Amino acid sequence: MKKTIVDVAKELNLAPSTISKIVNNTGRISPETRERVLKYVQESGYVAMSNARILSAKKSWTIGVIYSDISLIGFEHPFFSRILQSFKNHVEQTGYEIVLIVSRLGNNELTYLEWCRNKKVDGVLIVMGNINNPNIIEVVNSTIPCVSADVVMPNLHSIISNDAMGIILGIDHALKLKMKKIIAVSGPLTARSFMTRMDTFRNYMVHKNLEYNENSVIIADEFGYESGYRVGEMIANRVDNLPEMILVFSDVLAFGVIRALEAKGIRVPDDVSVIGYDDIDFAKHYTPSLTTIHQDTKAIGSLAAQELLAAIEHPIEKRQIVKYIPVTLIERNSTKKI
Amino acid sequence: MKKTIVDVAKELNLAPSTISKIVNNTGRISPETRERVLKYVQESGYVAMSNARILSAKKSWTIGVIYSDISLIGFEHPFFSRILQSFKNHVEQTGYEIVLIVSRLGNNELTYLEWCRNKKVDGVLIVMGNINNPNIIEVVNSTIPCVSADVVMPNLHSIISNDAMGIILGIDHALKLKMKKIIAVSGPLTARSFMTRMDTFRNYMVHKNLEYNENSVIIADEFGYESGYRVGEMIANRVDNLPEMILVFSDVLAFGVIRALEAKGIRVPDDVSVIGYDDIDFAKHYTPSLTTIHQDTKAIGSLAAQELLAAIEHPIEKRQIVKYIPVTLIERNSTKKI
DNA sequence: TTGTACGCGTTATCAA
DNA sequence: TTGATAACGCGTACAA
Repeated sequence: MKKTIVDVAKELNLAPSTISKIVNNTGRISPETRERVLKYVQESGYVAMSNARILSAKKSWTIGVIYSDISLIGFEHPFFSRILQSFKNHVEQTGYEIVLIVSRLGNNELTYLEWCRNKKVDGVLIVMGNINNPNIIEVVNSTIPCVSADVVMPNLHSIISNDAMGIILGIDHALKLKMKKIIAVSGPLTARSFMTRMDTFRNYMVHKNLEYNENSVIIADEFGYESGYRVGEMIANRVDNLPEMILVFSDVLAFGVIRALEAKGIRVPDDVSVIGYDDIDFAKHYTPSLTTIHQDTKAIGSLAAQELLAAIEHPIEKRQIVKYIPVTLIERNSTKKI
Repeated sequence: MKKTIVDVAKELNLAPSTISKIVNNTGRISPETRERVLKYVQESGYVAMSNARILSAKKSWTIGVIYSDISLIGFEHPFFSRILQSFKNHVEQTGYEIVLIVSRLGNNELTYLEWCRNKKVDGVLIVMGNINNPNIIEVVNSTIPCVSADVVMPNLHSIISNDAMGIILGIDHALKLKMKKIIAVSGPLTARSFMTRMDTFRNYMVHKNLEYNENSVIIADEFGYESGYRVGEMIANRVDNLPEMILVFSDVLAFGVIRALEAKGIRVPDDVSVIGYDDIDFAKHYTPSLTTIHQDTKAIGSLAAQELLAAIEHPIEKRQIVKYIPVTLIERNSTKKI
């Protein structure tokens, strides 16, 4: 049978409160009893029952994670699941535990904030959230410390991948290869990251005095391979005006683009070079292996963890803070060699 | 400020226990008060604080998930994360919530079972567990209802993909294509599924009077693409005795095998056909797109959920039960057409 | 049908 | 330095 704090107290001829103080390192206790208790606790393997603990104290040692609005997809997302994993590893080091925030509790529909208060979560990590979701906005503007990865909105402290840097690396790489006819392929602009990449692309192209017009960017209508394929066909049809370099804002789209080009007899990288974005596992196994922008999911997750933990310890006034994590260009075989 | 059950009781001039009975549908209550209370609860959005609830009752409406021994990998696994997602969707319908079981609580190291008891989880789902992990064995043999996906061990109720069926489908497909020289490529035999596929392959080959000898199976030393590539090179070297069909027990290995064959000038599917296993996202985008055995992760997850929920409601004596989920063969372009 | 009283296991406050 | 006592919020016998 499980020992309670009362059992432990009895067996040591002490009061429960004394045990509690020692276990939680609070209050003044004589070194002797402290040691005696600690030793006993160690041996008997006593651990406070967390529900009782949470009920009585304020803290739950728990961090809520808003992972996805569309709960039907989720864990398998190559980018976000990595961030989450890294975040998890980091916070667990410090004794916290993560729980997935959902919008129901038993048979009740709750807002995210209600759920958080009900569970007394100490902080919230937001990944893959729609910034217009009132549920999320409510949490962000509450008193609960929040940090996000990849989501930027008012009053929110965010850790994001440096999207501008990725695009600049891409264009610079093209320039290094003496290419000047560069176009971009973006996913749907509902995602902030695609917006940023678009903007940077335009600005940097202009900045570098490269040709930029309405044909310089193509926006895919979806995120998947097939959508990329359709874009690739469009590009292939510009027979008299093929680009030398295509910057595609996601690897999966890039895969589609490449296949479509090849289907039309345009060789990659001989006729045109392609750079992807994300460096998903498969990028290195594609044919041709994909030159791409690698995002440092591990750093994003662990910095998010650090910052959230800090905010929990020392609550600060909420305001928008954005920290950028550098990306790197991984050169493979979808781009010409120098 | 958050309302408690006492607040609600006061405002309705009733006793807290009355409210509790109504909310939890227990005890006899007059229709009038029931309705009155329900209405008020609805409007005020009262929801019992879960920690207090769990502390007081036995149930936590929570299902623990043992997801991985190596916590450093995890969410992104294409096969298991899908099962988990499906499981999660299913149990959430019925008011349960999933939590990831870890082996620490605050600053204490706990066994899985201790953790479960501490949190009062109502049941446990095991995915990706090492069957020799004493931690897991302890949970399985405890009084807590358990169900596993893809893990088989004594006293455990398991839902698994029908591995034998996958192999039989593969061999039958080869036969349909009039191929008789069939070999198999397996991943490391540390995984039960690979073992089963191996055994089935041998038995069914013999059963069909097909040639089976020490060259009929090659076991890759790892799970990844590179490992598959090495196996592919080995196969390619058997110039005078190439197989007509290669059954590879994982898509990722198959990708490697195919590339290695091609590198040696052996064309797929013209010279040799390849069937993969798993039907991961990328299988359809590979070149050539991969004929493969599709595992029904959704069915596995949701059946696991059903069975676990049932076991929680009506605890049954623990014994080994294994239920199989059918697989299907998806025909693509890595195999000859008929 | 409703209400009273106690227990769940812990922490915090205050007194000794 | 230690202990008694009262919350924390809820469920549940049992009494009314």
